[in-house]
Amino acid sequence: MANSKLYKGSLVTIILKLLNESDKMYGYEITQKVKALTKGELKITEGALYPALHKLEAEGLLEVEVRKVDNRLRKYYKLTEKGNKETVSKLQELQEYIKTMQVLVNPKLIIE
Amino acid sequence: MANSKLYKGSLVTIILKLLNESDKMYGYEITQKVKALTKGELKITEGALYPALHKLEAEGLLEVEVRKVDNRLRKYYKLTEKGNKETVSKLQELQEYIKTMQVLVNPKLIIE
DNA sequence: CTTTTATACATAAGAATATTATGTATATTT
DNA sequence: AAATATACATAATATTCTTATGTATAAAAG
Repeated sequence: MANSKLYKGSLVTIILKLLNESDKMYGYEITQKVKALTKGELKITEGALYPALHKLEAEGLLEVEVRKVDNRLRKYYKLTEKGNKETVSKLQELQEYIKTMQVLVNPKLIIE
Repeated sequence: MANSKLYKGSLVTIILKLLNESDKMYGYEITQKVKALTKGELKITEGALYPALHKLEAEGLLEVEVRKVDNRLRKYYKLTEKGNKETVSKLQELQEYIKTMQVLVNPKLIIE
């Protein structure tokens, strides 16, 4: 994913947020979007992405629609209602995480 | 560690930064310090902490000094020179991570 | 025109990190 | 006397990700 281990645990948050913006996306598109937005810093590997998408689908956060484009298969994912709620929750968790880490690594200034 | 999975991968950063401030600390002290600083939000479990400390020691980032205080064993850890360098590096990685995640979840504003 | 790269999915083996449970031992509080 | 706090430790399990591998089509490069 990146040179830093900190990204571990962030993949679901990233997937949900991107789908939240783009209505629907397919797996490969997500990898390219992340690479572009982070200017190559963050690369989502397929071995991490596809199992994550399958899990989110199984949990009812995503629904899938298979299409054939240019004679190639695409699986479009979009958020369910439950997925939308989970997105909000995950983004709040991210903000909490950042706040908490800043307190820990910079205890002299308290960010409010 | 916390309800959020985002903390996975952050433990080493937390340990190094706390040692960087406090000169030397023992394991139990670290758990209490983290609990206090985060007002109970983040609790370092022993099953995560002790193996992490042993690994950092094995890598030459920490050195240990065993003391008996009130008839109870304490293992004081402090950063080596290598540990100091690694601390700087880990803190930079954390700032990079936060920046990258903010780009991903908030792509409309670019933070510089 | 053949090989490489890009597009697009998928899974399996293994590594890394953390949780949960358990164990030992002493000191303090209830 | 029992429960909680202090202080260490490890083993089994869960989770998440990396690396490797596999299938298949389309486009670009040599």
